[in-house]
Amino acid sequence: MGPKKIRNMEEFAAVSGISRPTVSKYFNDPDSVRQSTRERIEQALERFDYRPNIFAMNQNRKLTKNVGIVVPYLSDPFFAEIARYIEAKCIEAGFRPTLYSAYGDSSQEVEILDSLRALKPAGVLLAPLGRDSDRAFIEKFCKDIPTILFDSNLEGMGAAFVGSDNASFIEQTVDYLSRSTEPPVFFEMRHPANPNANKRRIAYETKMGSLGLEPHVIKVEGHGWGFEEIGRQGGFKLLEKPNLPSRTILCSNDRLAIGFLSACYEKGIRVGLGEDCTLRVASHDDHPFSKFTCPSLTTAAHDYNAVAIRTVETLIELVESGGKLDARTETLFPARLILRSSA
Amino acid sequence: MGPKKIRNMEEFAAVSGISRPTVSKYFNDPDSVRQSTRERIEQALERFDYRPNIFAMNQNRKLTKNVGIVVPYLSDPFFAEIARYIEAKCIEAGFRPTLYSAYGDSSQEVEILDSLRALKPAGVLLAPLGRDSDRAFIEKFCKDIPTILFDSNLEGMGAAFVGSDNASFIEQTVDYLSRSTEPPVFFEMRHPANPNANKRRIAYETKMGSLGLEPHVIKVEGHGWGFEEIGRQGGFKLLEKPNLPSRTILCSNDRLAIGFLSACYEKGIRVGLGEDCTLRVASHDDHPFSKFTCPSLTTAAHDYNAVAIRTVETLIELVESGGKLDARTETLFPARLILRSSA
DNA sequence: TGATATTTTTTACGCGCGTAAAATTTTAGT
DNA sequence: ACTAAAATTTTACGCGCGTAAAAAATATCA
Repeated sequence: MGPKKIRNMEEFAAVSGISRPTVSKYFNDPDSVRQSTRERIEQALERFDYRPNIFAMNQNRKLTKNVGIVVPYLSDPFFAEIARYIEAKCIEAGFRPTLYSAYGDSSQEVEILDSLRALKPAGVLLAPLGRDSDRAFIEKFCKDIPTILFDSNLEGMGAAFVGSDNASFIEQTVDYLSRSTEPPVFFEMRHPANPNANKRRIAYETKMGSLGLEPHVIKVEGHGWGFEEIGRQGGFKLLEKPNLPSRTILCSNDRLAIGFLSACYEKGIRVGLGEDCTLRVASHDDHPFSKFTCPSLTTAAHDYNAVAIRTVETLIELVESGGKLDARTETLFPARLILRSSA
Repeated sequence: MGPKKIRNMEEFAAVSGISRPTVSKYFNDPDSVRQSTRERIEQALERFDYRPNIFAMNQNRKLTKNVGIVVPYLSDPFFAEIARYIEAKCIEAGFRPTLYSAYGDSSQEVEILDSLRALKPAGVLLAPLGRDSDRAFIEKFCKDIPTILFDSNLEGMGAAFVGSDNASFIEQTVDYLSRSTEPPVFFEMRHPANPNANKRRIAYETKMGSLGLEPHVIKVEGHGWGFEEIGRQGGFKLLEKPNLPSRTILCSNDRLAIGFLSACYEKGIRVGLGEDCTLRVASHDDHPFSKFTCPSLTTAAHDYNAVAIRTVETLIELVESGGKLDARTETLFPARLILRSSA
């Protein structure tokens, strides 16, 4: 490192032999200066470890490189994973992502977005809580700040939506279950927090109809984000019923299934395809733990990577077109069936 | 809201009838101005929704209210949970926490800390990767930026360490297992990423010694942060061995146990206290999913809340004393034994 | 080589707020 | 009501950088 400590861009411009405005231009976009100039700056950058003051930069820029990533519940490994992918893609694209979790609480979601506003973000990538979200607030937020929704769609809000095609999840699991064993009953929360749940139920009913079969939906009670416990308690109740319409249970999501499987295990009910098994269970999401349930869970996987890539691509479009897109697009990626032992 | 849009502190000072420097003082510490002045400002705050520009604030302050929370792997629900607690306590204390995850990668850990530096944080709360951490870098970082380590201790680094008492975990599980059934063998990774793992093994050996028993440690291969898979593969290998020294397996952590239990299930080996069970499994951490394993996992729980509270209390001390503490303290909270079905 | 286009330099101002110093006002205490 | 102490106002400067405008330098190309 150089002997002199560089205090600001002025001093750095001096040691690199380039004027400060040009250096400033370089840091905003290295390709906006002449090749030879860029090289001289980058040489100086190697000799002295100077980096522009991020606060001064952001204060004077109309738009920063900040990107807020907001998820509903980060302790849910599904959201942690999708956030991980999106974060990586943001960094690749030259943004500064910051991760936030509403932890299932609408007022926290509002607070996060409110404080995000102050950060003049280039864009916000929001997976909203869903049913519990303050829709009026989010709608207004989306009008002020370029926002892309992912995972959970709120109709008409944000510049675009990127997520998974719930119908594709259901079609694949229902198809597989119907062919391999028997048509499933659908197991879900009565009051799901997440709009995907409703889409899945509707897709289930539609799919069963198209197969000429009678849909059966079992709704379990419970509120909040403790899905495993809800699935477990719902499982106990369900297992008490003597005559189920089907011995194949299709859970709305893996976390419910994890709880349901734990109830089955505790009640001594074998789940899977084996001779000694009395139930089959399948689900959706390919939750990071679904490989390690007992039995391992047959499920339908999100294309995490595709969702992340498309989300950030859309963000880039959005930023480059000045915060508005011509039309609100909804991109849905199909599921991939993961066959394991539970069904 | 007022008719006029407030653009800056100057304008807000005007409408509140207070001078700008006093208003500035108020925002830095509401209690530093006279009662009547505070009330007038807060009245104006209700009529106009003004908030100081965060970039300008941070630029001119020597120290911000920013706090970086860095964990090694956020998709691990254990870290997501402890981060959740700490985040909440930080906000209560008036800080602006930002959450970062190294995702198991040392270079990412370095990058996070480097970019954190630029944010002039009041403090950093760091749960280091452990073995893979760039120790020289972290040591230097801790000298520049007030840092408190949590969860994983790196000897001598940071102003303080707050975590759980690994010996307490082991003592309680070993005691319980020895009394209720039989002394356990210890199941762990050969090359654990986390220093707590080593402390637990040593505590196990010590505890067994103090009980006059022969310790048996089973080390499984595998690298990285996919602990469940490592536990699972290690489980398969272990289950092939004809004569184990004990039928009671104490796993170093819950994620290994989750994988181990899945291996047991797949091999048709019943785990638990029942007549038909041939193995017992216990573990440590009270991972959010340990309640839903099959069977549910007997484990030792961290006191998430106590760790979070103490970490943030220490942070406050650290900030108030200007970034240095007299002596480096290490606070360890004892475990709480959680008895479930697996042992 | 000369004319034009492109890039850089110079100069200068502004962003919104922290903060220091001196002058002034308000409060507390007797 | 008077005085000392505390709080506030006034005034002024600085932080580090974005950015605009005009002048100067450099590059491009026939």
